[in-house]
Amino acid sequence: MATRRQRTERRADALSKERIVEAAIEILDTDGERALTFRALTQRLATGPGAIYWHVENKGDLLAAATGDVIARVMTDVPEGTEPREAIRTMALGLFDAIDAHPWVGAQIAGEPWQFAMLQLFEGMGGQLKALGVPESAQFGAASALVNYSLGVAGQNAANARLVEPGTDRTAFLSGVVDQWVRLDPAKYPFVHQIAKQLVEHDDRDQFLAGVDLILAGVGTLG
Amino acid sequence: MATRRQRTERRADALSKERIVEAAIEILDTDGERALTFRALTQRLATGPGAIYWHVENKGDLLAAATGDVIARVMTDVPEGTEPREAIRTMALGLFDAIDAHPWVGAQIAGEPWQFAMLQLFEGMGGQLKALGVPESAQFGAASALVNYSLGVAGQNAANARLVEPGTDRTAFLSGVVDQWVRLDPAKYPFVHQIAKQLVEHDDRDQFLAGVDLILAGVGTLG
DNA sequence: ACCTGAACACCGTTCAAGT
DNA sequence: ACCTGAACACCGTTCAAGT
Repeated sequence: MATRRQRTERRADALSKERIVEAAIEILDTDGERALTFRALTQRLATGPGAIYWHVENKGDLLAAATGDVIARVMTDVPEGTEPREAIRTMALGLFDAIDAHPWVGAQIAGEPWQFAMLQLFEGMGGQLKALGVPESAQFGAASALVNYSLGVAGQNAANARLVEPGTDRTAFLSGVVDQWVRLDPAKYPFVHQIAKQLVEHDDRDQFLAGVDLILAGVGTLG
Repeated sequence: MATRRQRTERRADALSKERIVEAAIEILDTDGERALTFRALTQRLATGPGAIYWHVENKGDLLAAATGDVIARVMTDVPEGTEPREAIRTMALGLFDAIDAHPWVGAQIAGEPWQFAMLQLFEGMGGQLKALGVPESAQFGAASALVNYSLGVAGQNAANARLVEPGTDRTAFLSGVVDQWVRLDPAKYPFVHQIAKQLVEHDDRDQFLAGVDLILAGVGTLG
């Protein structure tokens, strides 16, 4: 009797949606989006495609689940009592870091619906805006601005990550971009020339946060 | 002699990268991203895949060219003498409308590098920020915020467009989303409940512009 | 209920052959 | 120089058959 298994208990190597999603995330992180195929997945899980399809609707479902998993981890509660502006920065930065670590999430965001993750972002941002004293009529718009800005940066980060070869040095890559920029006609592209130097030195994270602060400063003028 | 053709002259039905990109855009606009295959393209252009590959590097190249084409049209010059703030609004709205009309561009943005189109956006936004009197040290960050925000909205619009069936009514779709939202625990998601009503009524374009204004207001506090 | 794996339909891409 | 179209390697997905 003591050794009787519960109904929900499974063999340790039993398949499950969680194990499949976990394996998918590993493949995506280590070998990139193109490497995630059902053949790679069947090999890693030592099974056939049919077994995977028993747990997962299709590839889109799998990708959505993987994206949801990563985003869910970001939305860990900000410590109680954190100042609203700081709480917003923390959440935004969490999103930034998560997509920096898993660039495929950034690409996925523009492609598939977010649904729940999106909703959590709105709830998190919106609650803090309320605490900040932003007028109710402006809260939706302000939350939307913060979320969309963060997603825009995420998408571009993902695009850049895909552009550079996995091994490439970041500075070397940016230098190459700048080389192209300065070759342009300065009369037609004065601003691009001006920011060319800053491009190599700038910190993506800092600039992202500066953008969040810019939106928050704009929100401050509404009060 | 009078009938002698110039070297660069071609038969009217001759293939060219422009004609291929044009056909690709038509397929993307009318039938969506999934419909753009080399078979669909060869059929429409009455040729073989090899002919297309003579003019185009690969599918990524084709998609990038199509995206570039659409974005280039957006960056039509804003009338000389337009007030800077208004010029920024016009450019941002042009981007919004273009991606509203060609949702696949929004998805493409997060995926492939923009390169030239991106650069044009920065140049356009940056020049106006300079005219606005934004301190030089803040111009890069402000331009980046405006561009990334616009791209974020674009990406989400594209995702939503892909989510709804081509024929679906917008209001009906949003009502469905709201139905799901209000089913959530109000104690855990008070903000989502609060904005649920606004979601159905709100105008995407207006809200996008409001976000641009929010960033511009933030920029105004820097002066 | 869950897994196996052969098979199907389709895709991007190549290439020898033509003009 | 440019085009043709058969062929290749690979992919997501299905399904009859097993346990």
